[in-house]
Amino acid sequence: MERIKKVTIQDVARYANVSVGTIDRVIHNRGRVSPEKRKKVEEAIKKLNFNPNMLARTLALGNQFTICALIPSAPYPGHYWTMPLNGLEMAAAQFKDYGIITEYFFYDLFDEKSFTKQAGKIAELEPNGVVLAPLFLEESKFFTEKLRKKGIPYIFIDADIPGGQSLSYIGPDVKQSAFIAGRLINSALPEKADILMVNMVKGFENASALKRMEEGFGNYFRENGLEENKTIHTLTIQSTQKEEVFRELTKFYIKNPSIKGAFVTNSKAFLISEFHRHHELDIRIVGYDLVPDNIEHMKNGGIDFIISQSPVQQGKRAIQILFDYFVWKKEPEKIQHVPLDIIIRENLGFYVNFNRHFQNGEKNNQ
Amino acid sequence: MERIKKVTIQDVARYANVSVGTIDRVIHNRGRVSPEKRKKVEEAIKKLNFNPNMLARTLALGNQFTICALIPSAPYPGHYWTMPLNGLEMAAAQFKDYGIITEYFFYDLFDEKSFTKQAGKIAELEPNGVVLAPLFLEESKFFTEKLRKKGIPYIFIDADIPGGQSLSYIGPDVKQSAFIAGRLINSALPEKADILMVNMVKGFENASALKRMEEGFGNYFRENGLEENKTIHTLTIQSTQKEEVFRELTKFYIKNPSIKGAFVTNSKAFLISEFHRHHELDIRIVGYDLVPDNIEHMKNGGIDFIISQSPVQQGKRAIQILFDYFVWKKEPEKIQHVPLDIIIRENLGFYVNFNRHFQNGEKNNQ
DNA sequence: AATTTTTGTGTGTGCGCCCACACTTTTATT
DNA sequence: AATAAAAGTGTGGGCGCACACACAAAAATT
Repeated sequence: MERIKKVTIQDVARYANVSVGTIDRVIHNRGRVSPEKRKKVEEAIKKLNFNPNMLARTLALGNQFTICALIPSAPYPGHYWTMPLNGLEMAAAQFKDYGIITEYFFYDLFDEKSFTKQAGKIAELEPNGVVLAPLFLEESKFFTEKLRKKGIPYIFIDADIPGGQSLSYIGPDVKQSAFIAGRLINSALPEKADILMVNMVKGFENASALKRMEEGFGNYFRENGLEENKTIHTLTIQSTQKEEVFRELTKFYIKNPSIKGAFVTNSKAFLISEFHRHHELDIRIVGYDLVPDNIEHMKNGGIDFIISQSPVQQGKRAIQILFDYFVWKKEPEKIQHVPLDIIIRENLGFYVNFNRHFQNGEKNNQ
Repeated sequence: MERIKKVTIQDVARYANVSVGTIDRVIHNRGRVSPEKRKKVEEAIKKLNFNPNMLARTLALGNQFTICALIPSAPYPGHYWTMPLNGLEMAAAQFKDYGIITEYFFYDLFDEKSFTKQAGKIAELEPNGVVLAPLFLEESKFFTEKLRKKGIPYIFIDADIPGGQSLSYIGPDVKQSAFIAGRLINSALPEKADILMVNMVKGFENASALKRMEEGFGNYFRENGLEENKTIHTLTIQSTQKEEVFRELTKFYIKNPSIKGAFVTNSKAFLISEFHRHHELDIRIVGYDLVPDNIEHMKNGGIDFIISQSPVQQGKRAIQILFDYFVWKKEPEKIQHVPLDIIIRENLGFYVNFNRHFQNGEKNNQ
């Protein structure tokens, strides 16, 4: 196919009978150009449909933007937090040449102090932007306040702090996701059934999120007039350790043998599933996140539904937003809920495969 | 944050005590460099962790890659085919500066001749790559053969031609999607029910796909021992016109009043839903694609499940693959099935919203 | 031993853009 | 009217890389 001549700043200059310097001044309107020439240039730009080559611009400017990401470390391969990280890395690779430098800081999912420590490091570095998963409420508030004082924009992923003044929040609408969970578990249960909502928490990580989930989950049954037939029990376990969880579950199920469905509010549904299998309990499960253990239990039939909150997408999107913000000066939407994918055994394979392809597809660009 | 000095070819040259020309020769290994220096350079590259700035490279090379996309035109805003187009445009904008030039050719969804005509135009242009939706089997085969002779790689989106020697296929696994449809419709039906699978076709567009769908749909019921309770009827209507469809449906439903669920194999589920509503039939529906009419009918409760095959993603991915192929010389995976999103009323909003955000987010880069 | 050929190496120019600087012309100030 | 200040405009160097070319050194050919 014949070459298409790109219109350059030179072309515009020639067409408008001025020098490239003038064109430049018009483009970035930094004054020092007479009204007539300005008009001429603007016309030329429109006429020739000129738009600047961002590669050249970036190269010439040579400015850098550093982004620090503060997320939980993944204790083992395939852990949930490998996925947002993956998304971050993919996007980072994509934008590397544009001067985006991404640095990762990991904190212990169960250790507020590690969060604070890593946050401190970031504050010291004074990057151009921050992406963080604000799982510890107080610590995150403290951190973001510091960032605000320094004028550093930050993006929440995975969990939101309402009123947290972030540049944007990218993650699930937890209330709605619980609503969906209600819909799903209900579809798998008989007319009359008791349902358990299991929370496993260590510390005060996400109390408000849990509250919103309870609300959303309950709403489904309320709004559909199912309250009489479906009773919801809530069990909060202060641990994610198998032994501890099993102990609590045993205690609970002995007292409540009528449970027919369980909604697990974190990515540990496989633990509950394992318990059910072990004790030959026929209880439907809806849980979160496509982590290996959950995938395994879904294949075996122990978990019926998984709600996946596009974890890879979250990471990618966060970087993309900061890139747009830095390079194109584009204000992002404040809240960007990600798609909530409903995974069942039958479409499980696609998500797993596609994500794999996708990852291979976009990294290595270095 | 302190500036991070990028390592350039100059740095490597200095470190290895050679000129940039030599570095260049090593990088592109075009010979003319003594073994000792080569080793030195390679060491320096590794030591300094040098990797070339693609912006600069692209700028220097100034090479262009033209991609032609051949897809159906969208008869109205919001039509299914606006979505892959959207994806194509988004990716095209993203890679524009890298010398990727994308041109679009639209054909009439119901007119093989228009396909052939547009295909002919593309063949004449001799682009570097082609993205096509091969909805007309024979015509597509003819076209791709021509492309192969010219050595032009092509990618199928939305529909595959098995053995079609494409660089890659990006789209749904139709058999599996029908399997999922079986799963979904079954979950909404009582123990015993008759089910209708409705095909609407004009001509011979996708006969093999329909066959695979029938297979996949049936498989769900076979594999789960549901054959005794669920009878599947198939109705193929040679039109997508409302009047014609309604006439055929009337005829069918009078003969088969026991139908409780319908699987619509294209994006026209809203038509069936409209018929049901009009005649006050209580029949569950599972259909394809998040087109406005379907969304409307899902909101009203006429459609129960929509399977969405990531149409935007398909377009994006196609361009991305060709970009990787041209610029990074990366061989893509031959088959890349997209996620099959299961949409119900409760998560509908997210898909609609997120896609909107997403689109705004990545275009405008020009 | 003189020559051609091959191999090895460095230099310079350009891709499209930004920006600092030099220079000229106009306007404001005394 | 002479001088200072401001406004208007063009030129040149550089971002990091690829590639053509000039040239030197070594190897192969007479």
